[in-house]
Amino acid sequence: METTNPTAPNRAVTLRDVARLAGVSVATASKALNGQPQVRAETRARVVRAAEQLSFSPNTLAQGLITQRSGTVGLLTSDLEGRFSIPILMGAEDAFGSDQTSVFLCDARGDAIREKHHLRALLSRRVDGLIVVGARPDTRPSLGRDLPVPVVYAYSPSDDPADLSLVTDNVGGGRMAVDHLIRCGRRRIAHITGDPGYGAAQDRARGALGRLSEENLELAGGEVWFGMWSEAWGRGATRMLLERCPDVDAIFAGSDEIARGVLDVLHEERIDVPSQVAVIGFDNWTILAANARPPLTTVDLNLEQLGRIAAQRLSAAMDGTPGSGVETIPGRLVTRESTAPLR
Amino acid sequence: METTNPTAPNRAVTLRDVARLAGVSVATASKALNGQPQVRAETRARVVRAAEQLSFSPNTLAQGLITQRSGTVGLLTSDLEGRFSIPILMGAEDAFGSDQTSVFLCDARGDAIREKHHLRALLSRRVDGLIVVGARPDTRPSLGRDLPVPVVYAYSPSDDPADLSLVTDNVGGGRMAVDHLIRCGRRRIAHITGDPGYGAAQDRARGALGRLSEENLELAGGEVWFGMWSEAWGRGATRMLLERCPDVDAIFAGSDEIARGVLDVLHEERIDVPSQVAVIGFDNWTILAANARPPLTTVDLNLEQLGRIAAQRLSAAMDGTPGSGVETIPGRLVTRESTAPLR
DNA sequence: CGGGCGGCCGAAAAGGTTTTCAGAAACGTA
DNA sequence: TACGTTTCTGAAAACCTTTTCGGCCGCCCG
Repeated sequence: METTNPTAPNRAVTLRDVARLAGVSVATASKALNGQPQVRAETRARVVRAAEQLSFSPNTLAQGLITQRSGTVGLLTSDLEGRFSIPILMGAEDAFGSDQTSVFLCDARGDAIREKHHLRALLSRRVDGLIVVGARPDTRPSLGRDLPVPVVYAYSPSDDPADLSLVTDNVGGGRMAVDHLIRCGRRRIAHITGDPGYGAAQDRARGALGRLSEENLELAGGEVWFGMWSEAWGRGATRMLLERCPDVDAIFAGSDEIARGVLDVLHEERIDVPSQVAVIGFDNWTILAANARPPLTTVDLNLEQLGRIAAQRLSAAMDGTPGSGVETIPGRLVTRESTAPLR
Repeated sequence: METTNPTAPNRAVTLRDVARLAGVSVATASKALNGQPQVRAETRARVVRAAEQLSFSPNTLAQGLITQRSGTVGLLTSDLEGRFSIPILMGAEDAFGSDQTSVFLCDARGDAIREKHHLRALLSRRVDGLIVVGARPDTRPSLGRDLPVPVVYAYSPSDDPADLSLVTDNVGGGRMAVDHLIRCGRRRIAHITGDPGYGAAQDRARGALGRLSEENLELAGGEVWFGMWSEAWGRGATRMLLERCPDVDAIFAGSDEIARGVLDVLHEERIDVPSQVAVIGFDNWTILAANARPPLTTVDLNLEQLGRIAAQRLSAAMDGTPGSGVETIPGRLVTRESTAPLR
């Protein structure tokens, strides 16, 4: 059975075809379809009907050529594998998806040459704006000031303060984690985290220490346990910690992976979570956090929201209201069962 | 300090500017830059130099308008969150990224209406082709036969056999897993897997049973343990399994999540992996598999390669060689430490 | 020396749309 | 009736590039 699909313009049908069918000129057809006022209602209706009948959809390339606006933006990510770029990308795609702009996805694989290549291609396609999503929350080189379109940096801030960058709040996240543990009545709080070469590790630790000192508390175990972003390190560090400081009553892990290792060892040692020791993670990597035993309280950096805001800021810049500097997006606490008030 | 608004500078430099600087006509400039033969070497050099000097990049919209090829493809995914669409998307982006086509990313969030909306937008942008990436390996409705551009379905096959679909090999993967266990000398093999409502669960089980019957082996535990795609189910099922069938020497888990639960209980029960019981997972979800204790042998469905092949097939179709039917992409075994020969 | 030919270049059309501006039609006013 | 005004429509330019085709020039051959 032949059904003509109304959403499928079969052969490129142009405005000229619509105009001919409606018995008007292309100029009038254009105005009718775009809601311009200088066209009689009756005429407009005729044009609209013709357009529907032919299932006309305007050639965006031609529109872009004349309006000098392609209605597209480029999403330049340096690391699609990285789990951090994906939610940001989702948020951005989501924020644009609703209105009439489409998104070009480019993955530079962390390679500066490839990035230049993609940048060139995107400019050649006359994108109206760019979002640059980094793989690590550390500073990255700016694309430069003389680009013909506005740029927003997400996750990795640009090294040029004249650019607009959006970053996660690692300091605030660390503070938030410790604050939660304190509110649960914990006083002997340890911090096990990842590679000290990551700014994120340093920032989270800084936030944690800041909140502790407000309460005149010291870190249980005497210091921050830097190491690696892995379960194995979480296990090893926990064993050492328990030896040095057996009366610890809360552990703030610098990532959910590390937290999984922590939980694992506590389980082995028959130390109950959360009644004896509370554990809090970081990142809210659902697959790890929600499936942990017990499910893991953790800090969510709101990456998706970061992506959405990046899209909004870019839209504003494209409309002539550019921003600059570094904007920090707050995180939020996700409470599960690995933390609870004492007693 | 006041800096000039970064959105203000570079007015788009056109071919006309290049031509003027080189002292030729736009026609000649075009031919010179595109390697057309009817232009003297000296003239060509002059044009190229001018283009570089102005850092000219051709307006792709105008090119697309005249060549009737936009040099873009649409990537229509139904579920960006899902971990399966991401690698496919990466592979596709990668395969295109090298040459001169750019990729529009659209996430329909599993909503048919949004999908129609995006489809319309993409066609309006005159994409040269479409890749539709599903969220589940089950059949999905075709976009229809009367689209003006070729389409390739990835992961979720289309319900129209005239379309070209690429899918993962779940049957082969199940067979591969069991084959590996048999080669390790295991004879009492159990299978714990996820939701029986998923075709993937059924297919993997079918492959496993097929390989077992070739060896005249029965499934340890007597049946396939269907349940949920979670660690908790992996734990629960393993406990029941050990009770009913204490002499099991290998467990094939239907996903890495489930495998993590399996490992967890075996560890609790002081049953050594792999010397006493071998464990194999499925999906090669690195964060789970590589960090397990011991690191998990698992089946990788080669999703990234699936994406790459989808891109290749689409390119072929755009060049006039369309395909149809369902093409199955084989998986591969990733050997880690949770399996080993007996003795 | 004239005609033919090959090499090189430019004018112009085409692609599909938006926008400006002039003109036509209808209507009201003097 | 003549004229101004309002309302609507269409011709044409513009956006930027590619491609076709005709023209110019110098050269070779007869």
